[in-house]
This record gives sequence, C-alpha cells and structure tokens, in this order.
Amino acid sequence: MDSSTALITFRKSLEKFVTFNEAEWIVFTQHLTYSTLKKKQYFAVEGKVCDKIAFVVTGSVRYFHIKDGVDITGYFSFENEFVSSYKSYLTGMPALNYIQALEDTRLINISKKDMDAMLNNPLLAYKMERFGRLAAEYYLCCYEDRVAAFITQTPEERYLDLLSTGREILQRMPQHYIANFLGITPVSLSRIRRRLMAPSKSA
Amino acid sequence: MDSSTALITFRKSLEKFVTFNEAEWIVFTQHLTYSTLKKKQYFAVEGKVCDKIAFVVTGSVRYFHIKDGVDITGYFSFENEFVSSYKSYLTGMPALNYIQALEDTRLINISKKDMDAMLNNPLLAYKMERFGRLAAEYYLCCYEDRVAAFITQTPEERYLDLLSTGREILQRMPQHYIANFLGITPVSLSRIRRRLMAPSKSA
DNA sequence: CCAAAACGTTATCTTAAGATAAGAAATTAG
DNA sequence: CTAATTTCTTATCTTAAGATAACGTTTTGG
Repeated sequence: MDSSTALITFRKSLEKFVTFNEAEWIVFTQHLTYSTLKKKQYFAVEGKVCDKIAFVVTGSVRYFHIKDGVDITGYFSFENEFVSSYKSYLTGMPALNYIQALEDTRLINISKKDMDAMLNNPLLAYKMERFGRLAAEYYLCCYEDRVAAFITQTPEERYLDLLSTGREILQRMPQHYIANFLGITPVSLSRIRRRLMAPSKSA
Repeated sequence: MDSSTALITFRKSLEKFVTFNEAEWIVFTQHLTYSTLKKKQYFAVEGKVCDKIAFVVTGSVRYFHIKDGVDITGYFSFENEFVSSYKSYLTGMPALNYIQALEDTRLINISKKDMDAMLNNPLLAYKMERFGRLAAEYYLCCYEDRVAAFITQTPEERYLDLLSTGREILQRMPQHYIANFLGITPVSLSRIRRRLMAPSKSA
C-alpha cells in the first residue's frame, strides 16, 4: 500500500467522525507525518510524554503496562484504528504505559503540536473540535463498556463475550496477551478454556 | 441554594472546559432545564434511552447495573459533577444501567435535543463542540485510569488507592456500594478491611 | 538448519473471592 | 418510640484465581 492509498483509507476512516472538503483536506494533510515501526519497536514508553496520536495503516500495536516487572495488556489497535497513550497526550503528563508494535507497522501521526495548530487555524478549528469531540465520545463509549464488563462479569464471561464478538484479537494475538486484556493471568485463561471445552467431564 | 446561585456555580464548573461570554451564556441558559429527584428516584432506567446529561447542583446520584437481580455500582456523582448514561445519550440506544438519587438531589439538565440545537446554533456551535471535546476527553482519562486499575491491581490495592485519594465516596457511600465499585462483593470488601486492620494477627 | 526463546498447557500449592446464611448494629419510617 | 429495613461483619463451604515450575510445541532469529 503506497502513501496516497493510505491517505485515502485514512480519510475514509475519519468520515466516521467528520468529512473534510478539499481545501480543508489539503491543510489537514500538511499536519500529518508518516512513520513505521519494526516489530517490537515502541510508539510510547512509560515515563515519557506521548505527544502524538496515530492511525494504524497496516500492522498492529499493543498497549500495555508493566507492573512489578510483569507485562499487562490493556488493548490492541489494528489497521484503521487509532492509538495513543491518550491521557499522556491530553494532559502532557508522562505515560504510565507502553505501546509497542506487534508486527511491522505503518502509522499516520498527528503530533499534539500539529493538532493544536489545527485547533487554532480558523479554517480547521471548528471541524477539528468536532472531530475531537466525536472521537473522544466514541472511545468513551468503548471504555464505559469495558468498565461495565469488569464490574458485572466474571473472567469466564468476559472471555465468552470476546469469543462471540470475535474481534481479530483472538486470531492475531497470543493467548497470554488476551489473558491480561481480560484481567487474568495466562494460566487462568488456559484453565478457563479447558473448562469450556469439557463442561461435562466433571469427575 | 437558589436557582441563580446554582447557575453561577454551574458556570464556574464549566469554566474548567470552556468560558462563555454574556451573550453566549444567555442563549446557553435558555437550553437548560431544572429538576429535582427525591432520594431513590431514578434519573435513568435500564431499557430506556437516557436523552440528557445532568449537572449535580446538590445531592448525589449512583450509576449502577442490575445483573442476575444483583445491583452493581459503576460510579457516583456528587455536587458539581456531571452524570449521564453517556453511551445511551450519545448513541440513542437504550441504557444498560440505572442512575438513582442517593439523597434529595437538584439537577441542571441539558437534553440531547437542546444540545443538538446548540451544536447547530452558529452562536454556540464552536464553543459547544469544544466543550464536548474537552469534557469527553476528561472523562476518557478517568476511564483509562479505571481500566488500568482493573487490569493491573488487586481488589485490595484498588481499595487502598481509594483510601489514599480519599474521595467523598468513602464518607458518603455505604460500604456495599463501594465494594462493587471496586469490582468485588460487599463480603469481600469487609474481609479486606479486616485484613488491613490487623495485618500482624496471623495465627 | 539449529539453538534459543516464546508459547500454551498442566500440575501443585496457597490464597482469596463468591455464595449463602445468620446475627449485631445502625438507620429509617411510621 | 418501636418495628422494619438496611448495613456491616462474621462464619462456613465451594470454587477459582495467583504463583511457580515443568514440559512439550511452536516460532524466531542467527
């Protein structure tokens, strides 16, 4: 996929939130930067400010925390999804997490500096505020669901939900990442899977 | 607290996000409605669309789910905080939760209809988009933290965090609501509290 | 192609959480 | 003021999760 094809895809994805006319699009694209991450390279690192948002063109990334030396997955972003350490991006505080490429990954980036420039550019300001609102609202809904899942469901139920809504996660991610995405250990997920496979085998 | 004092407080709270000039404020306030909830009355009910956002002037409300007949608290909103079943408000889908007054509560409401009217009113559109963006971003950060707490911390650690950040929650909320806010049962929270009180008493 | 690393499962042991019930204490309502 | 309700704790029992280690299997990288 070449750069212009990537841009077309990006533009289409943005239309979920907001539609740019040609003049706006030209200015908007001037504020984008392109980058690639080799597998295992980092997009964000704990302790450093994450000063950009990225759109995944190809590949995938994983958002995770390290606690007591243990790596705990928060979520994944695949093609045509956004990724950032949002709190760090929004507040300018150091990130509390890592974001790492799971495969070779191509990104379109919007730095906070460029975003602020667009928010202050009369040509784009209104549309960018709107984009920001709709995108933040969209992700807010995702988080609302995710918190509801943690307080109302057992790990087993969360796994079954993941099975039924069947995101790419299940195909493309190692089990142990899925495990702590669900809030449990890999060993525990393995046991849940066994329980589910042989529900009759009781004694 | 009379109605105009409430409005002043509300205006001040909004300034965390956006500042209105007098002309804007006059139009904005025309889109507000006022209501009161007696203790135990509902602001939102599962299965019904929640078509408004509210600002708590006095009192407090609780956001909760009912699963298998059991009531599970998601969060609380106190004075000068917003509350809504956001996903329902934003998507127009029926709410999956309840919101109930914990005490007699006074609210300032913005209906979705009024919000849309403001978003379409040239005088306010830009500012309301911006308000919406900043507010959604703010709550997004709260949720990001909350999910991180679920995947990286034990229930005991979450309780200790709540103790140290010491929100009003601890003083004003019954223990069993706090328990499932933390993702555990009331019985379990009671045990955690006992463990913490007598850490030496091992045998 | 081979050695090393990563992955998933399984087993054991320990610890803690859920379910349930009961009872004391506090709060609320008539 | 008293009865009813709510709240919190405690106890018991069951179930499941965490920690750790071991062992095949697969994948990866040199």
